Amino acid sequence: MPRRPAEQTVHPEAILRAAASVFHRRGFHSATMAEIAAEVHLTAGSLYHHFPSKEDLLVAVLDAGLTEITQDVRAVAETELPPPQKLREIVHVHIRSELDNVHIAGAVIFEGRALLDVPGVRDQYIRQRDELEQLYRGVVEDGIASKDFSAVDVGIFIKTLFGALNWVSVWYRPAGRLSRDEIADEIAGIFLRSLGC
Amino acid sequence: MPRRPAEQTVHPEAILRAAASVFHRRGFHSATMAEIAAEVHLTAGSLYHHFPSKEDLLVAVLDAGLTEITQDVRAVAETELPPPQKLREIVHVHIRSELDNVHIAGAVIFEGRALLDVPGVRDQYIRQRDELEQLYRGVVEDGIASKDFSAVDVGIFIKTLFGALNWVSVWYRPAGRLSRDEIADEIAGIFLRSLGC
DNA sequence: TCTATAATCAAATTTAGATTTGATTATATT
DNA sequence: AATATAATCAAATCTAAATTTGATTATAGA
Repeated sequence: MPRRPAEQTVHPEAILRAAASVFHRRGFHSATMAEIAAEVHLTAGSLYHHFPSKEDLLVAVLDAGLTEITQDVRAVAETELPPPQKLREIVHVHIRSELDNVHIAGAVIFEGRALLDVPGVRDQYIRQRDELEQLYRGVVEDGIASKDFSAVDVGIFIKTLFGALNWVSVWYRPAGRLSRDEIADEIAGIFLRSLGC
Repeated sequence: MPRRPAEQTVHPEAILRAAASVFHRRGFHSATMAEIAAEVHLTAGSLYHHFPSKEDLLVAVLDAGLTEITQDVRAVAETELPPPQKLREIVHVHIRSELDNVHIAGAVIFEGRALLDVPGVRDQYIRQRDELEQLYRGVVEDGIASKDFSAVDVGIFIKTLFGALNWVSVWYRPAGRLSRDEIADEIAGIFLRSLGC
């Protein structure tokens, strides 16, 4: 009979972004439901109408962040670009995605650990994390196989690159000297040169 | 008249290490004084005999970690090695210091942010952080000036290197495929090649 | 041996904050 | 217009910890 979601006064997406922002700024454990609620002009209790718990909020943030960036990276990874251009372009979309949603990305990178003892969540998180890593690994291995890249220890190379990319979310300032794309280009250059390009 | 520190049953250093371990494993805010105390066979209340608060414990950990690594890096930075060898050696001592005290390093990297809103602490932390960054900056700039290194954007290069080095504390496992020094060598190689060496 | 103080503990105190509960208000469908 | 349900709120509950308090125990130095 008669009813229906009341034209979503507050979209879950907005709550998720607010949560990410507070998680990133304060850390998961010191973030309060009241702070998150305030960002979307709600009270703490009202959040429970949309998410069953604070933990579920973080799970949603992690999932959104990892899904988004993996999608973007995959789109490039699946093109036919030669390895050097492909790697450069992947770094670009990675950094763009990271900085477009810097709170979400920051939460994924720094607060994901907070749930590493919740079995179900942990596994899902690690699976998504690995999926992204595999995309990078594929590009680097292809490039080495095709002699576009000089041989390196792929495991260490990937982790080094991830560390560098993740760290951008820590130091990036919108008002900084360089644009996102200039930053991406510089970082891509560092790693491509180290691969002999 | 008669008294004296009762032959330090539990050394403050041991408490500091225990705190770092718990901070690293669980995060500052979800770490409990009881957990930290348990690691040194004390009760939560007893910790207050040695440190005035949980926050002070973190401050002590941050200070110890940053001081230690800065000292180690400075020792190499002040040698007369040519830039390429110097940078390689710095990466080695950095990673050695980081992995010798991985809990302390992890706390510095991931939990320092927890105190970023305590003014006095924040400034001290940032000052030490900058000091370390300056050591790196000096080496890279010297190398570029002497033409040992090709020209790069030094700011981005340093941040990229720091991100990579910090990230080692996340993925390193003592039982892993490579030793600390092999890892350091591989990472140093990546960045040196990107500088044209 | 004696005594002051350090080191410790168990238990009490406090507080912050997640979650629940029981209304109240707004609106989509009939 | 009528009504079921969504969305919200204010206030109550509950709980986990940080910190405090008031002993108790051990020991260095006299």
